Amino acid sequence: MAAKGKYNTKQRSELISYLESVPGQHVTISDMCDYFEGIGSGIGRTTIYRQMERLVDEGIVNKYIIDANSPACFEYIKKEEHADSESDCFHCKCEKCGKLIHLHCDELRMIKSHLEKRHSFTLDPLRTVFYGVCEDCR
Amino acid sequence: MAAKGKYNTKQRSELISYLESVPGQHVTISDMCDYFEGIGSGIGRTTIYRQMERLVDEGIVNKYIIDANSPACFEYIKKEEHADSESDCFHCKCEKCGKLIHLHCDELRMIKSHLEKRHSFTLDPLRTVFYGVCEDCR
DNA sequence: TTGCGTGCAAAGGTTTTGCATGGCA
DNA sequence: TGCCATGCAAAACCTTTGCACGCAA
Repeated sequence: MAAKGKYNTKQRSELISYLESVPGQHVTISDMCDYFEGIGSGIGRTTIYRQMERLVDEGIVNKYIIDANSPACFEYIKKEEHADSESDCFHCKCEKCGKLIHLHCDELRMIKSHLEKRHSFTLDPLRTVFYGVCEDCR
Repeated sequence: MAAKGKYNTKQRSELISYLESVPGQHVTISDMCDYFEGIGSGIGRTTIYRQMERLVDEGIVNKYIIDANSPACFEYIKKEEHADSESDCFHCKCEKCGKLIHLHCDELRMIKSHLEKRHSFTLDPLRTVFYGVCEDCR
């Protein structure tokens, strides 16, 4: 498929397995490093960065940029969801506690098509974050 | 007003003046450093960072994060827009040309009440920016 | 065997912090 | 005068790059 990724290394397999095991969750590069270190099977940080770049290109994971100074988050995309693609995950960030909430919601998905049709604006859910105050903090 | 910002220093005034003079444009910290260095009135980088943080808190400027590895962009918010703010105005930012689009739309306003009712999340429309690609750029 | 993948070390760039000095009120 | 703001230097942070070695095909 991808021109870059020709080999299927042990590290790549382990990374994909791990991501598949935490569906719908956001993980950072450091999370992955810690995990693999924890189970004794250390994978180099550089390798994780490079594999993540490949996996994003291949559409296997999504990359989310929440804030300039927080590390990027990655999320495995289930195979069934490849169809609707793009990503139907929306993010809410609490301004008080910093908590990140990810929503999978049909009604929110309609925002995208509304912006598309009425305002000729193609929304990028990977970059868009709703800021506000979460349940616990108000 | 704000608890932090009590003093009105020369640097703060100059920063606000500069931002007012480039409405609708997005400028980085380095842009500002270069500008003030260019006109002989150097302002410390640290000061700019700290004043920008204050101005964002005060709702006088918006902060945009286009990409994790590019510097953050700031944009002055016109005073007329302060008035409606809160509930009426939504912002769309084009990732390609950087254009900022202001929308006044009932349907988008429903997002706020939806998030409130269904997800117990109080949206802050002033801080929230929809990222995507505008009409002209696709 | 070929050449991509790996991982260490180091660099790159943005942003934050410590601390002494300077300036607003 | 009392604090806050400033700014230099240095640190912290995430991410990328160089390069030699190792491994998949």
